[in-house]
Amino acid sequence: MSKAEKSTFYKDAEQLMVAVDCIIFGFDKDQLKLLLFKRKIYPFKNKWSLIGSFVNRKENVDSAANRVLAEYTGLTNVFLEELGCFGKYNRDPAERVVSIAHYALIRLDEQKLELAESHEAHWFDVDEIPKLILDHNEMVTHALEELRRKARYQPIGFELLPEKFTIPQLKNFYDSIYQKELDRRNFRKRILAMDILKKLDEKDKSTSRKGAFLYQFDKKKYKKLVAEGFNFIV
Amino acid sequence: MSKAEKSTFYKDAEQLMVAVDCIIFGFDKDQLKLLLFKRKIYPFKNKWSLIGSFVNRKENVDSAANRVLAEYTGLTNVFLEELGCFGKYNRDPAERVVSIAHYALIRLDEQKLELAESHEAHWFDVDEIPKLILDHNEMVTHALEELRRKARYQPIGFELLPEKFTIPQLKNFYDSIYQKELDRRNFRKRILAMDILKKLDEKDKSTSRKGAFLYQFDKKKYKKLVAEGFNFIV
DNA sequence: CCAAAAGTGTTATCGCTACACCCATGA
DNA sequence: TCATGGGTGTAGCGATAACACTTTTGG
Repeated sequence: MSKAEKSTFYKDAEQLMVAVDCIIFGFDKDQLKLLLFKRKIYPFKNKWSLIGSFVNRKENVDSAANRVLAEYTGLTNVFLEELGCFGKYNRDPAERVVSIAHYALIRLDEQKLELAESHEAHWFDVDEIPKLILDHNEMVTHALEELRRKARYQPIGFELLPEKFTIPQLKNFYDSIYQKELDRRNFRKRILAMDILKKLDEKDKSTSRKGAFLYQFDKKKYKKLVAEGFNFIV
Repeated sequence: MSKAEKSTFYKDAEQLMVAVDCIIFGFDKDQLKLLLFKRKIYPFKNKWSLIGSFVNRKENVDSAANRVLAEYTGLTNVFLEELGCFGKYNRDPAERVVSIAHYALIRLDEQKLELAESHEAHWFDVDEIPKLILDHNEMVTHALEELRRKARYQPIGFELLPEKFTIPQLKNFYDSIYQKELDRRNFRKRILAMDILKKLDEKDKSTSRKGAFLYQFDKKKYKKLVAEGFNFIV
């Protein structure tokens, strides 16, 4: 189909701009964090903002989200999912922009800090998010709710922790997500009962004299369980 | 901010078309159904399709979804939620169109049939969906998964059944959603234990000689329970 | 030797599942 | 009177929550 032909379809439809915005979560020392940066374009230049970009004509929406994520963190192949569409006609005073919000989970230790810094980015504790531009605070609120929901049914904790992690570390993550302290013993029992962790011979002694054994997430076993109809629930 | 000023922002961003498509569910006699119609515009004119529309510049995305729903069913104030963005750059061969899929739950008895018919619409059993245009079959698959997921945590059955319904009717809905037969006695116990149904003095005798008592969903009680942190689980 | 976190087992309770019988009624 | 779907109660089992003591080791 030639270009000339194409343009005859849908000719009464109005065109508008489509953007992606990314809520980027990280986890460090019992604390869930969010990556924000100072906007580089007008309006709202230099205000705190989520990272985002316009979607190009020849680019998938999810590709655009992956593109900005790579641009700001240097990471590819990270956990990145759609959060939802923010489509109020007047959400951006400058232009009509429909934004497809996405959220990402990344490992802080793998992130390229110099990239983030070159974009004037900063990691904020989730309970200390500043006022953001447009409807970005609303996006963050949605993303947090979705993260909590998701954490019940998928082992997303593993996306945020380092490759090797201890069970107390994992518990810290869930404690911070659910904003309450789970029972140590029951938590360990449940997690181990799922049989998706590989125990290593190493210990992490950074938080106690005794040290805690390191574990790795066993993706193969997890996928097998999911295929068999298994529900990860903490 | 004047129009002239506005156009100077984001001037390097490419514009594209944004559409909404609606997966409309109904329920009738133990059977989940879907409203489809014959597309009226080229390309794919006269092929089976979801209902949809382009989003206008001065219109919220969700307003557009509500607009088409009203246009095709005559209904307003129905359950309508976003399903997700379908944003592959080549999903429509005619033009670059990003579609925000929505799903709706409507009561078949309230629907204006003549409106649907004037649009050459037809109700299909969900297990007899024909081949649809573009990625619409994929949208339907997602919508069904979302419906099943949602049915666990929100009392959406009530959106699809008539105002007054019997418990066996409600059970039929869940049976058809989950594609297996729940236990009659346990189902009734669980539903009643939630204390969100008002028992009426009337009976529906259309399916048995004895007749089954009619109930109504008590939205106030339900909202109160949700506010107190209650999880509807069937 | 002691402080501080890691690791381990048992018991009681609750919720869910499975299951069988009676009821109301129109034909 | 009987066939058909509607309505009810209970016992057993499994999963979960609550809970206390031992282990390790650096300082």
